[in-house]
Amino acid sequence: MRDSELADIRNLPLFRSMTEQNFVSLTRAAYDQTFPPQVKLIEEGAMADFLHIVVEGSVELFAGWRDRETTLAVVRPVSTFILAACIKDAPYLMSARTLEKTRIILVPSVDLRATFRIDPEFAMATISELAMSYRSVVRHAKDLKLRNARERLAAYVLRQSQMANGAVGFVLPIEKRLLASFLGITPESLSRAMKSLQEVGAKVDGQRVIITDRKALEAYAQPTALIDGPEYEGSAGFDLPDARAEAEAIGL
Amino acid sequence: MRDSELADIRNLPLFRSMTEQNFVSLTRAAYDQTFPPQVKLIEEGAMADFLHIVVEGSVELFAGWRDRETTLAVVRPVSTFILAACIKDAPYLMSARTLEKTRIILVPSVDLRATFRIDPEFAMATISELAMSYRSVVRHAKDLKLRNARERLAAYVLRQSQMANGAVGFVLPIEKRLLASFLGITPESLSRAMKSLQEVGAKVDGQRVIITDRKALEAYAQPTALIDGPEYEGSAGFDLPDARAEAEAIGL
DNA sequence: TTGCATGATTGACTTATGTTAAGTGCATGG
DNA sequence: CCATGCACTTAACATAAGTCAATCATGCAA
Repeated sequence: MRDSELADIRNLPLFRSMTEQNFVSLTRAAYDQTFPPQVKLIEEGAMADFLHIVVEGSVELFAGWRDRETTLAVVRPVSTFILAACIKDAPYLMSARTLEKTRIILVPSVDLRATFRIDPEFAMATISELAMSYRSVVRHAKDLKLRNARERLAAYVLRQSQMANGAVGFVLPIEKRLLASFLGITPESLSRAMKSLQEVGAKVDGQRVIITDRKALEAYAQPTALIDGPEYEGSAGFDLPDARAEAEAIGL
Repeated sequence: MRDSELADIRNLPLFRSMTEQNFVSLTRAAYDQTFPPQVKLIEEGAMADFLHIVVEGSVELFAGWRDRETTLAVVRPVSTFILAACIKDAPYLMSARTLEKTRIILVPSVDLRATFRIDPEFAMATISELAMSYRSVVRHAKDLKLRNARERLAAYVLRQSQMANGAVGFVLPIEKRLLASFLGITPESLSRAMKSLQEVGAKVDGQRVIITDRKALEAYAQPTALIDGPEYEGSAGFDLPDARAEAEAIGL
């Protein structure tokens, strides 16, 4: 494992406060691996043998039932995922696949469980991480149950804008079919919802989103911290990655 | 606080393994209170000052947005709720109201946080509890995103039957409007969905549910552990309470 | 370059679910 | 006892979202 990666991992809220000794032994037990795009890393139902940490690339967390599939999150560097399954020593509830060439650190969950037994600071960090993840999924459930498709999309656009420091324009960080699946709708519905956003203050052109009337969009989406975040520290959060702000789009 | 209650609480997975001393000091800081039906215990957005433990009665956890409301869980004795908000010292994401006359133990979240810093066993139990809660909400999200209303209802019926030791008949443990809200639909839709279940092996008559053709119902609902549980230890799980099995209904 | 695969869009249509508005039945309290 | 309220049901209708199919755009490979 490279030093720069180690430093990045060490800096995650989950690992930041543990003793150096425990961090070293935990990461020594770990190994890293690089995967091509579209490789299934985890099959839901399998036993949770490893905590995963994305250090390069991106990973989709999804779940299936019968012939249906839904995206639950897209994870970007540097973040951990499927912590809860590792802790409970239980089957994964989600599958994971790489979206691009991706580098993953794998920490055996047995070492993980051993470590927070002996390192109180790590235990505290784990508690904090899990509480955050929990709240994140609760927000997702509220979003799904309280808003319709267009409202969810509008709120998503405002969230992305927020994360891009309030930028008026940004580029969608993921494919639209993934966004649709995350929002719980079909790509066709997303397409239509995007067009209809023009009536309430946002325009989508290809990958580019531009907020044409923030007041109107906010009046429509009624964003609230109790559904839309803010999301906290960079890990297993139940959300999609930040949009990169579009320099050109600012000031439109 | 009564001794029998203390014993019940002590027996919860969350408190079972901590030292007696810490348990005593934690519960000494706590107090209990009895509320009439339909009292709002928690307002979402408020700061999480207390961990709540239901020892008698029942509590609905719900959330609102604009003029809409949705039920996220119904909690029955003896269980804790809103642990995550207490840990993060953050605003509640859900509101809570009593459904009937209800007795609640309130543990100041500041004492809670102090305690798992000094009691590793309690920290471990908290980790386990949070991981379980997290998985529970993930299941709920999967249920919502992967199944339609009728499938969710069918799966719910099978889950309840399972919890009633595979009973063929049981009584709905909550009002239908609550069940509808939990399933993410209107009461009218639930009514129709219930009638239409007859075609796939279940009949609803008032509060009574009878599985007329389990094979058919299972073929339709396709229950899976990765969505439908089993739910684990009796706490903050994201589900509705067990149905009581109906003795008379068995064998129909 | 051409050809192909994949994602995105669009339109016509179907279906699921919500809405509105009566009703029914049951429980509760005067 | 009746009257009121509330949960639940039912029906007619409206709307949101899914489905299917065709088309377009884009990027990549031959």
